[in-house]
Amino acid sequence: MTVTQNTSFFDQHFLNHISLDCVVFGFHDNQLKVLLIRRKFTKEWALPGGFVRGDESIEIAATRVLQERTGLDNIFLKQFKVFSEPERSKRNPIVQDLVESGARPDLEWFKQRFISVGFYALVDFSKVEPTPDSISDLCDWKNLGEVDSLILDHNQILNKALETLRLQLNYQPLGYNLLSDRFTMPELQRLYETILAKELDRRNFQRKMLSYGILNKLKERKTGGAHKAPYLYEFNLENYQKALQNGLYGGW
Amino acid sequence: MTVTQNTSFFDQHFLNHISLDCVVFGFHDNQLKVLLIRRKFTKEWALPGGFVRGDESIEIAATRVLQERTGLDNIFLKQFKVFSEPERSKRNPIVQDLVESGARPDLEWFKQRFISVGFYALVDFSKVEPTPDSISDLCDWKNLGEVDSLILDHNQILNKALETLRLQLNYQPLGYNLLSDRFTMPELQRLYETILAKELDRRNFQRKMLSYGILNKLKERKTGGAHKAPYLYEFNLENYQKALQNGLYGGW
DNA sequence: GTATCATTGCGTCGATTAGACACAAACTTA
DNA sequence: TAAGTTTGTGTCTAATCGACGCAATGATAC
Repeated sequence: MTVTQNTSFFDQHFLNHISLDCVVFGFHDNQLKVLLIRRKFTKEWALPGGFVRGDESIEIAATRVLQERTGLDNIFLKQFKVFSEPERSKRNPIVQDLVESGARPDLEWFKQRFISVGFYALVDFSKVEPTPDSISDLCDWKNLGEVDSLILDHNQILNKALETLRLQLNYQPLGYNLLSDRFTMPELQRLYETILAKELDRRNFQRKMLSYGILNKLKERKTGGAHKAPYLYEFNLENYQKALQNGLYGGW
Repeated sequence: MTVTQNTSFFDQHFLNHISLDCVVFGFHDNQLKVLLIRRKFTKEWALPGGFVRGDESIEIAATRVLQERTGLDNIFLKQFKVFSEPERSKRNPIVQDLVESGARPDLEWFKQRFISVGFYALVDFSKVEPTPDSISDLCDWKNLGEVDSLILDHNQILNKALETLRLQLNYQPLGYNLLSDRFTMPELQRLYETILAKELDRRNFQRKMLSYGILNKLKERKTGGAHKAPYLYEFNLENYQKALQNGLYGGW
């Protein structure tokens, strides 16, 4: 089969009409954060994203993009929705950016209609080195509550990602990708509370969490805090993976 | 914005590289069924699918395709995954079909790499009028267990759709789109049992189902059967929609 | 050195829910 | 009219959920 190749963009060959956008979640200081980039000239904020090369699946393309933006391999990634409204890429600030920058190598290519596949990613905040792409001058974390207007339909994409994440929480385990290897029960609880934007009972949370059988309790405690030292835990990866696959609630 | 238009196919203008495939589920004779089409010349079976026009979102395109295949409007539709392996459309039987048919209006166009958005649809079996598309000679229901080799990665798409449907069952109501307006509790139970491929306790099923508050019990019974006449139910659409949105289990 | 105080570990209690099963009523067929 | 299924409804016990109590811990203030 002949793959139809396209106008090139920075010496890469990308598929026409198809893009991807990533909502990268991190957790730090009891805050849920999103990784954003800022356009060089328009100074507008956007979700990190990219295009698909001829030899890539869309997952591979997303992995590549996130590697470039975060420095990380092996990121937890999940497709959650395709955004395809014909109007969505009108008045594209990327085009505007390229015009104003003078560097407009393949301007025409950016003018086409794009259908974007939305991914969300969960990463260990402390391991990420935010790195802007070639048409951005900044890449940084923003608290979820402090994100304001993004380009195109990126606010909508972000909201849908969050909604999906909250749903996911109800039938899949979560935390391995967002916390460091060893963590305390209160830390895990803060994560859940932050995502759900709601307080949970400390004791019931622990009981429920332990009942899943995805945690290993360590003998060590986390010292240095101002109060009673909590035990450290780690995820039991074998059971964690099983729970990811089979879900946490039987349901039927 | 200028939408990049493409080689035309049957006087339509479709977006390059993007296709959609629909897994249409129906329920009849206590069997879960899938709507399939058969290629004119190669006689291979496939999922109904299509392409996206310049003025369509991908959901609108899927709705159009399903209207053509089933005669129905207002179909329950859900995106579940994008299939984008670079190898997936190699040795494309559609191209082969067009070659053998002699009618090869835009053969080149079909040779490109396609990224396909998978949808699943739930329909009332009795209301569907299966209608083949222009490169197929047959459109018909198949029992889920009796589907054998489909073109490309369509088996994989079908399996993923079924998996998603089963997951959905655990936190969303189901049945309104697959059953007729009035139905009996045993009928609803058979539907669940068929999807889950597992038997459920009659009495516990009824208790759980009623507890959701999405059913109206009618005074009428379904007569004509060989045994005690069961009551008829209908869905309480208001509560059904609410349950679809909020989910059935709190979780957290 | 000792009291203070927020936080953690572990446990209890009642109410609700889930799973297994019993029994009578209904309706067709033999 | 009896037999054989299927349906409607109810019961029992065990497990689970949500709300809360209390003692232990460990840095900080005095």
